[in-house]
Amino acid sequence: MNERLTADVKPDEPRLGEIGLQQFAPYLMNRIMGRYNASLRADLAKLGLTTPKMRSLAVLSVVGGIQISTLAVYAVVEQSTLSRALDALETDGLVRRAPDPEDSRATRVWITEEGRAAFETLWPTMRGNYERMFAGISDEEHAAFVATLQKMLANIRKHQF
Amino acid sequence: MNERLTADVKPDEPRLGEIGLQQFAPYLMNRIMGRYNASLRADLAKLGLTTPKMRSLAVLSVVGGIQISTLAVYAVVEQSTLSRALDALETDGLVRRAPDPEDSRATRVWITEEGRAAFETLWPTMRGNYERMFAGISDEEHAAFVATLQKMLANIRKHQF
DNA sequence: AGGAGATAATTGCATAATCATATATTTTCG
DNA sequence: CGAAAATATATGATTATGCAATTATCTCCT
Repeated sequence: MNERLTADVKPDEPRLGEIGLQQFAPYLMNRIMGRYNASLRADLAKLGLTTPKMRSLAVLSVVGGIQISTLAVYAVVEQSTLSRALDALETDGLVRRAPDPEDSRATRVWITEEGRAAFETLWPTMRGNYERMFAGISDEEHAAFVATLQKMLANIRKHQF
Repeated sequence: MNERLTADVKPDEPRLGEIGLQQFAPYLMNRIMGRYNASLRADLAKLGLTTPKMRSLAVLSVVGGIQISTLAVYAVVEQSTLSRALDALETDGLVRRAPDPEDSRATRVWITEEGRAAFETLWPTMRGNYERMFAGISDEEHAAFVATLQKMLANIRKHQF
């Protein structure tokens, strides 16, 4: 299949066909997260949530009072998408926005008690998927995996948080 | 912040706040892939491609003549989204569809030479992002990481989440 | 001090993705 | 066998998303 052009390619820059999809980490990660996220979406819909809304709640359940631009980075959501997600979350009373007293361009966001309750409802499903994902994987292996992920994030992130 | 309700939670089922976002693998994976995909999207746009189109080409560059439904799984794209992506790819001459001779419900897909060329154009960018992601990570660590990903994928396939 | 440029958030618009459904074919099994 | 269920793909309609532009404020630099 890929005998073609082989001579043109530098030996230290293998093509995808040579690596193989099953060895290519970004492919595997997209595939795993694609399924994880799709499976979550069904439960989210029941609660009237979308992926960006859920991610916002997840982040806000851990850190409160952050700026919207910071939340966009943590929650891995485009700022414009986040802006609209927060509109909806605020309408539903799950988050609260307030002007940043130290920077009048900015807005800070908090989760409300209601928002926290909504997220708690969701958490067992998230955790269940998480556990199935790591079934049969030892604590050591899991720890090593997470450590590698942290290095990778440090490598690619543009922001220092 | 999460002294609240702690007593209500079973000790073997930690809440997200207790794990911490930075330890929660799905969060890290989403964040890493979010950036990886966003960074790729800019280059894709220049070639008139979208993420689903690129993923289809990537898979088809490795395996040819598969059914559309199989491609949807490999490429991690909704079947309806894929159907339209293939329309566009076929119009641009990057893939070819033909009826499956063994099942007249099904259609099989191949990448064309032109499609392969388009993907080759993209590959250096993909590979560059990939290398940057794994900068400073040893071959052993990388191999262990991929091995864990493969286990995770197997888990997902088994449980379908 | 006071512009030039950077940053925060929102909004308009075009495109893309999703859900639900339709059509055609194949498989299953009473 | 033949009806019901399952499977493969396509399409219609709604919603979500990303990009670009907008407004407001802040920071930096000479």
